[in-house]
Amino acid sequence: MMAARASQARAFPPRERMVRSAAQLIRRKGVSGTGMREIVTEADAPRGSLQHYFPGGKEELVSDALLWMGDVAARRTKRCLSELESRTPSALLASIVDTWRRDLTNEEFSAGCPLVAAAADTAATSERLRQVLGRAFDGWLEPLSESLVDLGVPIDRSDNLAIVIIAALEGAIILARIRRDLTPFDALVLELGPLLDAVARPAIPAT
Amino acid sequence: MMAARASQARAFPPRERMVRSAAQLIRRKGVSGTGMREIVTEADAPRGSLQHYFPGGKEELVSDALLWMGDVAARRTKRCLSELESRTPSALLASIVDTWRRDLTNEEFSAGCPLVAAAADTAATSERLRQVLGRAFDGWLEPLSESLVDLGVPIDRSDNLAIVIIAALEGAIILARIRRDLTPFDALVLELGPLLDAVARPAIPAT
DNA sequence: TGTGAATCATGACATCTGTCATAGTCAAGG
DNA sequence: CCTTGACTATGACAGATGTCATGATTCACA
Repeated sequence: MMAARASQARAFPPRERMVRSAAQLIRRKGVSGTGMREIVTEADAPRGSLQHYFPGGKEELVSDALLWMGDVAARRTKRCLSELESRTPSALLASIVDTWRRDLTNEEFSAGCPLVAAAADTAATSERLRQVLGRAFDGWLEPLSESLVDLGVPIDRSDNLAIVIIAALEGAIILARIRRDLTPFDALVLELGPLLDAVARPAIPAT
Repeated sequence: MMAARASQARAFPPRERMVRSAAQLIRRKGVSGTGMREIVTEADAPRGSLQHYFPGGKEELVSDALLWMGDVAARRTKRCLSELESRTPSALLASIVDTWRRDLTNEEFSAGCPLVAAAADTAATSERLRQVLGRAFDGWLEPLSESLVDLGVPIDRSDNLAIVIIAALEGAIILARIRRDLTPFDALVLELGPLLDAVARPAIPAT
């Protein structure tokens, strides 16, 4: 009957499967558009485990999913930095953008960033989730800012530039999803990359 | 007993009140987090009018709300351009950002941009709403791009820069909402403004 | 082998969702 | 007056929501 086919491999313990499925569903339909029963089905997990693993209810599940996704983004950023061929900020930007480019392409623009989706419909609703989102974003901004410093960006501008990068990236994801094309990503790399490099290697005065 | 007090003044006809209320609620709780009954209550409108004014159901109401909001954003952009004291791209950026700064401050960070909220939880769900969102964003990008050209940005980069600006702005709104502070806006103006001005007035070679 | 905790299963709950059917009110026009 | 159309009012619908209560099972450890 294969009705409750899960998209997740059975490779992870049930609790983790639920968290991952929650994150994936939130990416597509937002928090309030995603039901607990749906998450359970998608994760191919027993419904009875919900109250066991997440006694705090939906808020706790969503909270875990967002923190997990923040971690993924942070690790992804660090990996992009370490695998950089040319050590310039614009290369880092291009690499980060590329990971999202691949995501959207593979998923045919059906899913965005869960942090944004959650921010859109819970920031005003749940104070706890708002704080969780803040932590998730901070855990993403911090390594990015440090990476920028690594690549020559002055410390007093790295935080601001990290914010601009993430903000523009999130916005580009939204636009790309709506238009179903990748030009927002191109625009971002094209216009923001040179700016970053100029900041990192400023004012080389003519000999 | 003033229970169903509407936040909207009775200044508009019922249909328009519903559209406006829908947009406001979507800004706070997303599309799937906002119920039709809630919209009706907030608009202080008769519930029976729903099927009369919006025979297409929720999708039609939401669609109208998004198109209306796209118009507001577009007009707002044009007004920012026309009221500019110093005719530079960075001044335009600062002016646009300021309008959102005021919005978030007035509403205590409880509401974001309805287009983003809708994109987050309906882009993958309703093809029609996805297209509506595309139109709404295009109607916003276009005047912005033209304004940039007006201010000296070369035509072959104005579209890309408009995309970057809107993407960064949307992202900054999200971040500001989550952090409950305005520093993302500051970062945006501070880092993106000079870039825009440099593009508009490029390479003034030293005498 | 026995015992208790961890995990899973199921059914029920009150409430809310979007939608529809039905009937009411009201004003303008013949 | 009477009809026609626009608008309003209300109740019901099937379904989905998150949560909980009550058990059954499974498994580790004494």
